[in-house]
Amino acid sequence: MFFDINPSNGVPVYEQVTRQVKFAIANGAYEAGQMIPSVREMARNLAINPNTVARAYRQLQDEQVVETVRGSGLAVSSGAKSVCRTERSKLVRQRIVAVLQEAIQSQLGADDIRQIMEQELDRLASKRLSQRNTS
Amino acid sequence: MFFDINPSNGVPVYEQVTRQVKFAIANGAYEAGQMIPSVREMARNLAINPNTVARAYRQLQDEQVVETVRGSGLAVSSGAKSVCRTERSKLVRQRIVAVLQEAIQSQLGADDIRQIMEQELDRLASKRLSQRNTS
DNA sequence: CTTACTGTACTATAACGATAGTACAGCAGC
DNA sequence: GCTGCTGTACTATCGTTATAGTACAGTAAG
Repeated sequence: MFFDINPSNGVPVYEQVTRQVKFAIANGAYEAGQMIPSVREMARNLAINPNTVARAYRQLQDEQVVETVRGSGLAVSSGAKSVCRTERSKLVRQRIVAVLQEAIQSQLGADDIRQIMEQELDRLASKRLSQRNTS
Repeated sequence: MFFDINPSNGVPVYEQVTRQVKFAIANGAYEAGQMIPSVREMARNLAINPNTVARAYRQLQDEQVVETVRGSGLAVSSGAKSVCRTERSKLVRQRIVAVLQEAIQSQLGADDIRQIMEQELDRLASKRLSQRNTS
Protein backbone atom coordinates (compact mmCIF):
# COMPACT_ATOMS: atom_id res chain seq x y z
CA MET A 1 0.00 0.00 0.00
CA PHE A 2 0.91 3.53 -0.70
CA PHE A 3 -0.05 6.59 -2.49
CA ASP A 4 1.00 7.53 -5.95
CA ILE A 5 1.07 11.23 -6.80
CA ASN A 6 1.56 12.53 -10.30
CA PRO A 7 2.18 16.30 -10.21
CA SER A 8 1.90 16.81 -13.98
CA ASN A 9 -1.33 14.94 -14.43
CA GLY A 10 -3.84 17.72 -14.96
CA VAL A 11 -5.51 16.58 -11.76
CA PRO A 12 -4.49 18.89 -8.88
CA VAL A 13 -2.26 17.25 -6.29
CA TYR A 14 -4.54 18.06 -3.36
CA GLU A 15 -7.37 16.33 -5.20
CA GLN A 16 -5.25 13.27 -5.84
CA VAL A 17 -4.59 13.12 -2.11
CA THR A 18 -8.27 13.38 -1.10
CA ARG A 19 -9.19 10.79 -3.67
CA GLN A 20 -6.58 8.30 -2.61
CA VAL A 21 -7.45 8.68 1.06
CA LYS A 22 -11.08 8.04 0.17
CA PHE A 23 -10.11 5.01 -1.87
CA ALA A 24 -8.02 3.69 1.02
CA ILE A 25 -11.03 4.03 3.31
CA ALA A 26 -13.27 2.43 0.71
CA ASN A 27 -11.19 -0.72 0.52
CA GLY A 28 -10.61 -0.95 4.26
CA ALA A 29 -6.98 0.15 4.45
CA TYR A 30 -8.18 2.76 6.94
CA GLU A 31 -10.92 1.63 9.31
CA ALA A 32 -13.44 3.84 11.09
CA GLY A 33 -11.96 5.47 14.19
CA GLN A 34 -8.43 4.92 12.98
CA MET A 35 -6.09 7.89 12.62
CA ILE A 36 -4.85 8.90 9.19
CA PRO A 37 -1.23 10.08 8.82
CA SER A 38 -0.56 13.60 10.07
CA VAL A 39 -0.31 16.51 7.66
CA ARG A 40 3.44 16.68 8.01
CA GLU A 41 4.04 12.95 7.81
CA MET A 42 1.89 12.58 4.70
CA ALA A 43 3.70 15.51 3.13
CA ARG A 44 7.05 13.85 3.80
CA ASN A 45 5.90 10.52 2.40
CA LEU A 46 4.55 12.00 -0.81
CA ALA A 47 7.34 14.58 -1.14
CA ILE A 48 4.84 17.42 -1.42
CA ASN A 49 4.09 20.56 0.55
CA PRO A 50 2.34 20.29 3.94
CA ASN A 51 -0.05 23.04 2.88
CA THR A 52 -1.20 20.93 -0.02
CA VAL A 53 -1.92 18.03 2.30
CA ALA A 54 -3.66 20.38 4.73
CA ARG A 55 -5.90 21.54 1.94
CA ALA A 56 -6.78 17.97 1.02
CA TYR A 57 -7.51 17.18 4.67
CA ARG A 58 -9.69 20.26 5.05
CA GLN A 59 -11.75 19.03 2.13
CA LEU A 60 -12.03 15.54 3.62
CA GLN A 61 -13.20 17.16 6.81
CA ASP A 62 -15.75 19.33 5.00
CA GLU A 63 -17.16 16.17 3.45
CA GLN A 64 -17.23 14.55 6.89
CA VAL A 65 -15.07 11.65 5.79
CA VAL A 66 -12.76 12.48 8.65
CA GLU A 67 -13.08 14.19 12.03
CA THR A 68 -10.52 16.14 14.00
CA VAL A 69 -9.43 14.88 17.39
CA ARG A 70 -7.85 17.85 19.09
CA GLY A 71 -4.17 17.43 19.74
CA SER A 72 -4.04 13.99 18.17
CA GLY A 73 -4.98 14.23 14.52
CA LEU A 74 -7.71 13.18 12.13
CA ALA A 75 -9.82 10.06 12.60
CA VAL A 76 -11.90 8.26 9.99
CA SER A 77 -15.60 8.95 10.58
CA SER A 78 -17.96 6.09 11.36
CA GLY A 79 -20.11 6.38 8.25
CA ALA A 80 -17.18 7.06 5.97
CA LYS A 81 -16.66 3.65 4.43
CA SER A 82 -19.94 3.35 2.57
CA VAL A 83 -19.79 6.98 1.50
CA CYS A 84 -16.31 6.47 0.07
CA ARG A 85 -17.37 3.30 -1.67
CA THR A 86 -20.20 4.96 -3.54
CA GLU A 87 -18.06 7.97 -4.33
CA ARG A 88 -15.32 5.74 -5.65
CA SER A 89 -17.70 4.02 -8.04
CA LYS A 90 -19.07 7.32 -9.18
CA LEU A 91 -15.62 8.75 -9.84
CA VAL A 92 -14.35 5.77 -11.76
CA ARG A 93 -17.52 5.66 -13.80
CA GLN A 94 -17.22 9.36 -14.62
CA ARG A 95 -13.66 8.89 -15.81
CA ILE A 96 -14.62 5.91 -17.94
CA VAL A 97 -17.49 7.83 -19.52
CA ALA A 98 -15.17 10.73 -20.34
CA VAL A 99 -12.71 8.45 -22.07
CA LEU A 100 -15.42 6.64 -23.99
CA GLN A 101 -16.81 9.93 -25.24
CA GLU A 102 -13.36 10.94 -26.34
CA ALA A 103 -12.80 7.63 -28.08
CA ILE A 104 -16.13 7.79 -29.88
CA GLN A 105 -15.51 11.36 -30.92
CA SER A 106 -12.29 10.24 -32.56
CA GLN A 107 -14.30 7.89 -34.73
CA LEU A 108 -13.43 4.70 -32.93
CA GLY A 109 -16.13 2.05 -32.98
CA ALA A 110 -17.27 0.10 -29.94
CA ASP A 111 -15.27 -2.92 -31.09
CA ASP A 112 -12.09 -0.89 -31.51
CA ILE A 113 -12.50 0.36 -27.97
CA ARG A 114 -13.14 -3.12 -26.59
CA GLN A 115 -10.04 -4.39 -28.34
CA ILE A 116 -7.79 -1.67 -26.93
CA MET A 117 -9.31 -2.20 -23.49
CA GLU A 118 -8.60 -5.92 -23.53
CA GLN A 119 -5.04 -5.43 -24.72
CA GLU A 120 -4.34 -2.94 -21.97
CA LEU A 121 -6.10 -4.97 -19.30
CA ASP A 122 -3.81 -7.85 -20.16
CA ARG A 123 -0.75 -5.64 -20.11
CA LEU A 124 -1.66 -4.16 -16.74
CA ALA A 125 -2.47 -7.56 -15.30
CA SER A 126 0.91 -9.01 -16.24
CA LYS A 127 2.69 -5.86 -15.09
CA ARG A 128 1.00 -6.17 -11.72
CA LEU A 129 2.10 -9.77 -11.39
CA SER A 130 5.72 -9.02 -12.18
CA GLN A 131 5.67 -6.18 -9.65
CA ARG A 132 4.49 -8.60 -6.97
CA ASN A 133 7.29 -11.00 -7.90
CA THR A 134 9.96 -8.36 -7.52
CA SER A 135 8.72 -6.92 -4.26
CA MET B 1 -19.54 17.84 -36.91
CA PHE B 2 -18.29 20.35 -34.49
CA PHE B 3 -16.01 20.92 -31.65
CA ASP B 4 -16.86 20.39 -28.07
CA ILE B 5 -14.86 22.36 -25.51
CA ASN B 6 -15.05 21.70 -21.81
CA PRO B 7 -13.34 24.53 -19.89
CA SER B 8 -13.42 22.77 -16.51
CA ASN B 9 -12.01 19.50 -17.68
CA GLY B 10 -8.49 19.56 -16.34
CA VAL B 11 -7.29 19.47 -19.94
CA PRO B 12 -6.27 23.01 -21.04
CA VAL B 13 -8.60 24.55 -23.59
CA TYR B 14 -5.85 25.24 -26.10
CA GLU B 15 -4.91 21.57 -25.99
CA GLN B 16 -8.50 20.50 -26.54
CA VAL B 17 -8.50 22.67 -29.65
CA THR B 18 -5.29 21.23 -31.09
CA ARG B 19 -6.47 17.73 -30.35
CA GLN B 20 -9.83 18.19 -31.98
CA VAL B 21 -8.34 19.76 -35.08
CA LYS B 22 -5.98 16.81 -35.35
CA PHE B 23 -8.87 14.40 -34.91
CA ALA B 24 -10.84 16.21 -37.60
CA ILE B 25 -7.88 15.84 -39.97
CA ALA B 26 -7.47 12.21 -38.99
CA ASN B 27 -11.02 11.29 -39.97
CA GLY B 28 -11.01 13.35 -43.14
CA ALA B 29 -13.20 16.26 -42.05
CA TYR B 30 -10.32 18.50 -43.11
CA GLU B 31 -8.46 17.38 -46.24
CA ALA B 32 -4.86 18.23 -47.15
CA GLY B 33 -4.61 21.68 -48.69
CA GLN B 34 -7.91 22.76 -47.23
CA MET B 35 -8.10 25.84 -44.98
CA ILE B 36 -9.02 25.46 -41.34
CA PRO B 37 -11.26 28.12 -39.73
CA SER B 38 -9.54 31.41 -38.94
CA VAL B 39 -8.42 32.22 -35.43
CA ARG B 40 -11.25 34.67 -34.90
CA GLU B 41 -13.94 32.51 -36.45
CA MET B 42 -12.93 29.46 -34.42
CA ALA B 43 -12.90 31.60 -31.28
CA ARG B 44 -16.44 32.81 -32.01
CA ASN B 45 -17.70 29.28 -32.70
CA LEU B 46 -16.25 27.84 -29.52
CA ALA B 47 -16.99 30.94 -27.41
CA ILE B 48 -13.39 31.17 -26.26
CA ASN B 49 -10.64 33.76 -26.52
CA PRO B 50 -8.87 34.28 -29.87
CA ASN B 51 -5.54 34.17 -28.08
CA THR B 52 -6.29 30.67 -26.88
CA VAL B 53 -7.06 29.56 -30.42
CA ALA B 54 -3.93 31.31 -31.67
CA ARG B 55 -1.90 29.37 -29.18
CA ALA B 56 -3.45 26.10 -30.32
CA TYR B 57 -2.75 26.99 -33.96
CA ARG B 58 0.85 27.92 -33.18
CA GLN B 59 1.28 24.48 -31.72
CA LEU B 60 -0.29 22.82 -34.77
CA GLN B 61 2.09 24.79 -36.91
CA ASP B 62 5.10 23.82 -34.79
CA GLU B 63 4.13 20.18 -35.30
CA GLN B 64 3.77 20.83 -39.04
CA VAL B 65 0.19 19.65 -39.10
CA VAL B 66 -0.73 22.95 -40.69
CA GLU B 67 1.06 25.57 -42.81
CA THR B 68 0.49 29.29 -42.99
CA VAL B 69 -0.61 30.80 -46.29
CA ARG B 70 0.17 34.48 -45.99
CA GLY B 71 -2.90 36.64 -45.98
CA SER B 72 -5.28 33.73 -46.32
CA GLY B 73 -4.95 31.51 -43.26
CA LEU B 74 -3.77 28.06 -42.29
CA ALA B 75 -3.86 25.08 -44.66
CA VAL B 76 -3.66 21.41 -43.73
CA SER B 77 -0.23 20.02 -44.61
CA SER B 78 0.09 17.22 -47.13
CA GLY B 79 1.47 14.58 -44.79
CA ALA B 80 -0.81 15.57 -41.94
CA LYS B 81 -3.48 12.91 -42.20
CA SER B 82 -1.35 9.88 -41.41
CA VAL B 83 0.49 11.74 -38.67
CA CYS B 84 -2.79 12.73 -37.05
CA ARG B 85 -4.12 9.20 -37.33
CA THR B 86 -1.22 7.66 -35.45
CA GLU B 87 -1.27 10.43 -32.91
CA ARG B 88 -4.98 9.96 -32.37
CA SER B 89 -4.54 6.26 -31.63
CA LYS B 90 -1.69 6.99 -29.29
CA LEU B 91 -3.67 9.63 -27.39
CA VAL B 92 -6.80 7.54 -26.99
CA ARG B 93 -4.75 4.58 -25.89
CA GLN B 94 -2.92 6.68 -23.30
CA ARG B 95 -6.18 7.94 -21.88
CA ILE B 96 -7.61 4.45 -21.70
CA VAL B 97 -4.52 3.16 -19.93
CA ALA B 98 -4.71 6.00 -17.40
CA VAL B 99 -8.33 5.19 -16.60
CA LEU B 100 -7.67 1.49 -16.33
CA GLN B 101 -4.83 2.11 -13.89
CA GLU B 102 -7.10 4.29 -11.83
CA ALA B 103 -9.86 1.70 -11.87
CA ILE B 104 -7.50 -1.09 -10.85
CA GLN B 105 -6.02 1.04 -8.09
CA SER B 106 -9.52 1.48 -6.67
CA GLN B 107 -9.77 -2.27 -6.32
CA LEU B 108 -12.03 -2.90 -9.30
CA GLY B 109 -11.52 -6.21 -11.05
CA ALA B 110 -11.27 -6.64 -14.80
CA ASP B 111 -14.85 -7.91 -14.94
CA ASP B 112 -16.19 -4.92 -13.02
CA ILE B 113 -14.46 -2.66 -15.51
CA ARG B 114 -15.81 -4.57 -18.50
CA GLN B 115 -19.30 -4.34 -17.07
CA ILE B 116 -19.15 -0.57 -16.55
CA MET B 117 -17.67 -0.17 -20.03
CA GLU B 118 -20.48 -2.09 -21.68
CA GLN B 119 -23.16 -0.21 -19.77
CA GLU B 120 -21.71 3.12 -20.76
CA LEU B 121 -21.08 2.10 -24.36
CA ASP B 122 -24.77 1.25 -24.62
CA ARG B 123 -25.79 4.52 -23.03
CA LEU B 124 -23.58 6.55 -25.34
CA ALA B 125 -24.75 4.63 -28.40
CA SER B 126 -28.42 5.31 -27.68
CA LYS B 127 -27.65 8.94 -26.82
CA ARG B 128 -25.93 9.35 -30.17
CA LEU B 129 -28.92 7.94 -32.03
CA SER B 130 -31.38 10.26 -30.33
CA GLN B 131 -29.12 13.20 -31.14
CA ARG B 132 -29.19 12.28 -34.84
CA ASN B 133 -32.97 12.06 -34.75
CA THR B 134 -33.37 15.53 -33.33
CA SER B 135 -30.95 17.27 -35.68
C1' DC C 1 5.71 22.07 33.52
C1' DT C 2 7.99 21.02 29.43
C1' DT C 3 8.46 18.98 25.14
C1' DA C 4 6.77 17.35 21.03
C1' DC C 5 3.46 16.44 18.44
C1' DT C 6 -1.43 17.64 16.40
C1' DG C 7 -4.54 20.81 13.13
C1' DT C 8 -5.20 25.43 11.52
C1' DA C 9 -4.39 29.97 9.72
C1' DC C 10 -1.93 33.31 7.81
C1' DT C 11 1.32 35.92 4.07
C1' DA C 12 4.11 35.84 0.00
C1' DT C 13 5.84 34.04 -4.19
C1' DA C 14 5.93 31.55 -8.51
C1' DA C 15 4.04 29.23 -12.49
C1' DC C 16 0.35 28.35 -15.65
C1' DG C 17 -3.95 28.91 -18.12
C1' DA C 18 -7.20 32.02 -19.83
C1' DT C 19 -9.00 36.41 -20.98
C1' DA C 20 -9.01 41.31 -22.79
C1' DG C 21 -7.33 44.62 -25.65
C1' DT C 22 -4.26 46.58 -28.99
C1' DA C 23 -1.23 46.64 -32.85
C1' DC C 24 1.01 45.46 -37.22
C1' DA C 25 2.46 43.19 -41.67
C1' DG C 26 0.67 40.71 -45.64
C1' DC C 27 -2.68 39.37 -49.09
C1' DA C 28 -7.52 39.05 -51.68
C1' DG C 29 -11.12 41.32 -53.89
C1' DC C 30 -13.41 45.14 -55.28
C1' DG D 1 -5.57 52.02 -53.44
C1' DC D 2 -8.99 50.97 -50.08
C1' DT D 3 -11.33 47.70 -47.21
C1' DG D 4 -11.49 43.58 -44.88
C1' DC D 5 -9.77 39.66 -43.89
C1' DT D 6 -5.53 36.65 -42.48
C1' DG D 7 -1.70 35.28 -38.76
C1' DT D 8 1.31 37.10 -35.26
C1' DA D 9 3.04 39.57 -31.32
C1' DC D 10 2.74 42.09 -27.61
C1' DT D 11 1.13 43.81 -22.56
C1' DA D 12 -1.82 43.49 -18.62
C1' DT D 13 -4.93 41.21 -15.59
C1' DC D 14 -7.26 37.44 -13.12
C1' DG D 15 -7.85 32.91 -10.93
C1' DT D 16 -6.02 28.48 -9.54
C1' DT D 17 -2.47 25.44 -7.96
C1' DA D 18 1.60 24.70 -5.45
C1' DT D 19 5.32 26.03 -2.71
C1' DA D 20 7.82 28.23 1.39
C1' DG D 21 7.83 29.96 5.76
C1' DT D 22 5.87 31.39 10.08
C1' DA D 23 2.78 31.31 13.87
C1' DC D 24 -0.53 29.74 17.33
C1' DA D 25 -3.91 26.97 20.21
C1' DG D 26 -4.69 22.44 21.97
C1' DT D 27 -3.33 17.93 23.78
C1' DA D 28 -0.59 13.67 24.92
C1' DA D 29 3.39 11.98 27.25
C1' DG D 30 7.50 12.45 29.66
